Amino acid sequence: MKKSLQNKDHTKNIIQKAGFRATKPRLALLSLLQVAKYPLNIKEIMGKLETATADQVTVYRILDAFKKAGIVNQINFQDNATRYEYKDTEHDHHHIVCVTCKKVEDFIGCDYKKLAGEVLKQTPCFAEITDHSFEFFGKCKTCVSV
Amino acid sequence: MKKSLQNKDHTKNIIQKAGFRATKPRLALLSLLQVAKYPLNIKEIMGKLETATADQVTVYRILDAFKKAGIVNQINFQDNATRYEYKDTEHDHHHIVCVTCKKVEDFIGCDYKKLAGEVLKQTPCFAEITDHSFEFFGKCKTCVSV
DNA sequence: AAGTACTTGCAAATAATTTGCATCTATAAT
DNA sequence: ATTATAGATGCAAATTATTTGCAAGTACTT
Repeated sequence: MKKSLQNKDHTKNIIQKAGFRATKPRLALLSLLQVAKYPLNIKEIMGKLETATADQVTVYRILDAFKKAGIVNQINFQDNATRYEYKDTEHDHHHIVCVTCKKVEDFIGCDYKKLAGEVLKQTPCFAEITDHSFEFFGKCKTCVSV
Repeated sequence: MKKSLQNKDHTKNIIQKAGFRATKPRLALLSLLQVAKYPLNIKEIMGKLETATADQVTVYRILDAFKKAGIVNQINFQDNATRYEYKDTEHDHHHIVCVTCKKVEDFIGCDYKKLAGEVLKQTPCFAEITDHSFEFFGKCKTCVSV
């Protein structure tokens, strides 16, 4: 079986396991997020989706549903653009963003679990931690000298 | 000297040290953020500012300028509402947010420096890290049982 | 006290996000 | 395969968030 077909089936499975119908807009959107090199904002998503695969309103609704289902992450780079990323639970990672040119690189090694445990031990009113966000901001080698 | 006056002077100093004129809108906005219990979005800010202390456009401009000057932090709780918080460099903290009722609690102990060092050692293209965001999301004791 | 560069307010443009509803379709049951 | 239907989509339009341009106002230096 060809690789692209495997990927298609995999994407379809993810959508269905999350309790949704595998529609054309959903398949197109999740596939797009799966191959994206960094979290995309709505403009980037609409630009990269092939013509007529989905209305922008539909994209918003799918993103919201996928987020609630835990298969997509909502991410912010402190730049007033909500971004979305496929959430691959096998490959937890975070981002470092150049505040000047907006270049994005992934990094791994965020060991949030220990801190989460401490926080839960000390908090007067929280019962469980289900998610976390963590991004670094800085300057890339090109922009730092400017 | 009365406490409130000290605070007023302190706020004024922060604004001027950042290179801005201590205008009424800036004083009102920064004072508001300094006493806020959690990061405020634009609607909350406009609601809490006393009538006629500042136009919403002015607030946006000030927030942007303060953010660039490093005296205000832009924060997101994955809820499509950009939030702003006074950045007290003496008291670094982060937030845990209830995804159901939106309750916010602060926590300390985010030791990002070690990870930042590792990331800088491994990254092919980043030169420095100047800031970071870190939030926990979960359920508070009230909402977890629902 | 006055001049000037920095700020603000207002109007209006642009962009982001949400809502309502009629139509369509993926999927389970036949 | 066909059908019934709950779940999804697309379109129009409302709402909300954010930005821009410009004339008028004001903090602060001289």
